[in-house]
Order: sequence, then structure tokens, then C-alpha cells
Amino acid sequence: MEDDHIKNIAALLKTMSHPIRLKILCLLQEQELAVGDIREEVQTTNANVSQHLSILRNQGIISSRKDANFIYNKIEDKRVLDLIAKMRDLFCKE
Amino acid sequence: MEDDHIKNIAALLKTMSHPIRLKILCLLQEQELAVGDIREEVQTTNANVSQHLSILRNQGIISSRKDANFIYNKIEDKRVLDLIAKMRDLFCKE
DNA sequence: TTGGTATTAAATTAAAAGCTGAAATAGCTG
DNA sequence: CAGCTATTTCAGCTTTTAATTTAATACCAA
Repeated sequence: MEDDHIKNIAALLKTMSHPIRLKILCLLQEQELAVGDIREEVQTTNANVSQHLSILRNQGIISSRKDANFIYNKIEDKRVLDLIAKMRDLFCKE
Repeated sequence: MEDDHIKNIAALLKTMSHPIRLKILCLLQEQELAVGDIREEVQTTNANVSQHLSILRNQGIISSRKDANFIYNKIEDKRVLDLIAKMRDLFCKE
């Protein structure tokens, strides 16, 4: 694997390696969600969720759409879904 | 996915998310290597490689065997090999 | 045992990441 | 417009991580 790929993948893993962000990605597997919805699932503040979402957005992993004063987030990079599926497959047995 | 699994996977990803450590794992896919061998591939110091190896060892990802004054490292958790293969498949196209 | 090589350990410093609370923005609704 | 809700942004603070340097350990070979 070339160094450039390694650098990119390492950056992606770093983005995914925070428990809150990983959980957000898991939640978004099935549905679009707004910040408030997510805050209910992950025990933290709105501002914190918002910050994590913007990190995910900057990586291009998720995208957002605005509706009234809600902002709905969904997974943009479908490869991440594949990757999460694989991880579940490998590490969630038992 | 349960919170415990998320926590564990996040910790694994975090360990893998440093470019040097990810590269070390890629190098170890094919063969056992000593610290000095790795230092030649990754541009840094011996001590730095050693530190990264010990992080990987503490996570249980790699294991070591001593032969004279070399310490050979190899991947212990085979699931990590699977995961890397998947990532290569998803993110190294082009 | 002396010297050389390979590796680890400990300590220091610098940089990055994470969380919080408060202020700012944007869009509804009455 | 005034007030309310959802979200983002910012500043400050604490914690974590990374790299470097230096010292220590272990093994071999002359």
C-alpha cells in the first residue's frame, strides 16, 4: 500500500476512532438524524455533538440538509457503511 | 451495535489511526520484522518505532518473539488483517 | 570482561484533541 | 416584530498524544 493511501486511511480511522463519532455513524446507518436526535442517544451536550458532526462533515463522511431549523445529517461516503459492516462482522461476534 | 462494542472498536481504530502504526501493520501483513527493519521503511527513529510497537502490543494486535538481540514482531489478531484487506479494497482503488 | 548492536524505558516538551458554557446565527410562529 | 427553538461558533481550560533525548537493559562476540 502506498504512503499516500496510508495517510488518507489513517486520517479516516482517526476521525472514526472517537466513541461518540463512531456511535453517530452507527446511528446514521439506518436514518437521517438531526443534532437533537443524536444528543438524546449519546450522552453529551448539543455543542459537543455539533462539533463532532462538523469533524465528520469536514472529512466528507457525512452531509447535511437543512429543513426549517433542523439540520438533518446522513452518511455521504458509502464506503464507510461497508467498513462499519465489516467491523461489526469481525468484532461483534458473541 | 452496543456501546461496549463501540468503545472497543473505537479503541482499536484509534490504535490503528496513526500513519506510522498503520504502515507497520501493513508491513507485518507479509512477514515478521524487527524494530530496525521497520525503521528503514518508516522514516523515524528506533525509539519512536519501539514506542509505536509497544502501543500495538498493548492492544493485543501484534506479538513479539526474541531471537538473539533482535525482537521480531508479527500480527497476532488476524481480524486486523481482514480489516486492512477490506480497507485496501474500499479505499485504494485508482 | 570489554565493546558493539538492538531494543526498551523514562522524562521532557510541544502539539493536538476534547469538553463546556456563553454568545451568535438562522428560521420558525404567534 | 418579539420570542422561541435548533444549531453553530468561539474562547478557555484540561487531557491526551507524539516525538525527542538520554539512560538503561540484554545479548553476542572477540
